[in-house]
Amino acid sequence: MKTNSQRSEDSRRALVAAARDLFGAQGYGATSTPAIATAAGVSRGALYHHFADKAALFSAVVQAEYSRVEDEIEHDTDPISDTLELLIEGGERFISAMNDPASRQILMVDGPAILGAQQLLAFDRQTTSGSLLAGITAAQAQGRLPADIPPDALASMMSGAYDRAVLDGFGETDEGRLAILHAIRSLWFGLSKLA
Amino acid sequence: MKTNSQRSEDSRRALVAAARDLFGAQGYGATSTPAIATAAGVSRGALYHHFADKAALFSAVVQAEYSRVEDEIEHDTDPISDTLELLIEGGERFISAMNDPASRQILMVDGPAILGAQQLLAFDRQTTSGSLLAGITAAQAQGRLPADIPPDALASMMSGAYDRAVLDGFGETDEGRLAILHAIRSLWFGLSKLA
DNA sequence: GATAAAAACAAACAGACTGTATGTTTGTTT
DNA sequence: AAACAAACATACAGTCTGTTTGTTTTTATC
Repeated sequence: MKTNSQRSEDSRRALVAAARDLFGAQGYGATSTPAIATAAGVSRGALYHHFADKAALFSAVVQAEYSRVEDEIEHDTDPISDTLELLIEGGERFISAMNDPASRQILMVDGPAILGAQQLLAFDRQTTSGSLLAGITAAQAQGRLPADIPPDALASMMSGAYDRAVLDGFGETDEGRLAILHAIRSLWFGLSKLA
Repeated sequence: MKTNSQRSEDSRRALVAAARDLFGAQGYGATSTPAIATAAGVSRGALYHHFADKAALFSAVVQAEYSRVEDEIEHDTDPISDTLELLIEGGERFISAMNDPASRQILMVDGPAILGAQQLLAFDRQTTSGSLLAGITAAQAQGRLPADIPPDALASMMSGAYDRAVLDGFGETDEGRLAILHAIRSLWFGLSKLA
């Protein structure tokens, strides 16, 4: 005899986990709610009891995936004083955290299409893009980056640059990672020369 | 009495035009083939006579849209000798060419999700991202950009940066456009300082 | 110029999926 | 233990996609 909230949480968890695997492997459109329910070991009724619709379940998956990525990025973060090096290190961590096709499919490919670019980018600003913005303003305050560049525009563009780099598969080979890292360093260092 | 190829081309054109409007306004998922056929003034049978499936029609729309954007970018292009200014100007033109929500929905939001990130990025490399790569290698050959940055990685990242800037809506207000333009100039100029 | 063939299109159909409505089981409260 | 509520399962209605079958219009051939 299980408690009710336990029962509920178990189902929810199983649904989100199963959905993450299927969405990540096949994409949102090719994944049916019957398939998700079966994989989670519950009925479709349970799915629609916990989530308003298929998109709401996907939204939960996205949130969980953002958390996972954020945790992985901030894991074992050694304190660096230099704001510029911190920005570079952050980019490096992001690339390696995104080295998972399922993650990319969910957050970068299907995310904007299903939840809308607006909503997903709002998510993004709360996590990865947000810390980028913080890093940029800090570096500007410290005089390591030119103060006349609007920090939100720069954060948006650099976030997009990172996203595209991993989507293009540069994060998958040692050679590709090296190329990206060099590009990242060059971009930030170049900007610092203008400060 | 019309010629057959005329009849065929008329239908095709009407289908692609109607599909572009609907896909661009409502997104791929929310647009049904009955709605497209009705808007185009033909039957669903005609749609499936000309296109293998809904995704194939969408692919035709994407191709047409890429052509449109490319034409708009290369329209009235005054010859600039300086490779760095050419890169900056190209970015500026891209931003203004993408100042259309329908275009963004089709090329940046639904495109990767429906056609697959791989296939769409291949399209991209043939057009916008491709000319970026050409500009970068030219600038490197001229010593205006550091030669040790892998040009394909840099082209990929800058292309992603531009995409994200317009997706985030910076291209919609004068203030936003100014911010982006400044960021673009700073990024390229910064890199040039490292050459 | 009549007729057979083919292309373009329309209509009807089958299968699948989403979301809802109804029913049943399991847990909670009094 | 009786009444209630939450969690879950099943059944159903509507819609969409892709296919098949049928019809019209053009093209080729005699």
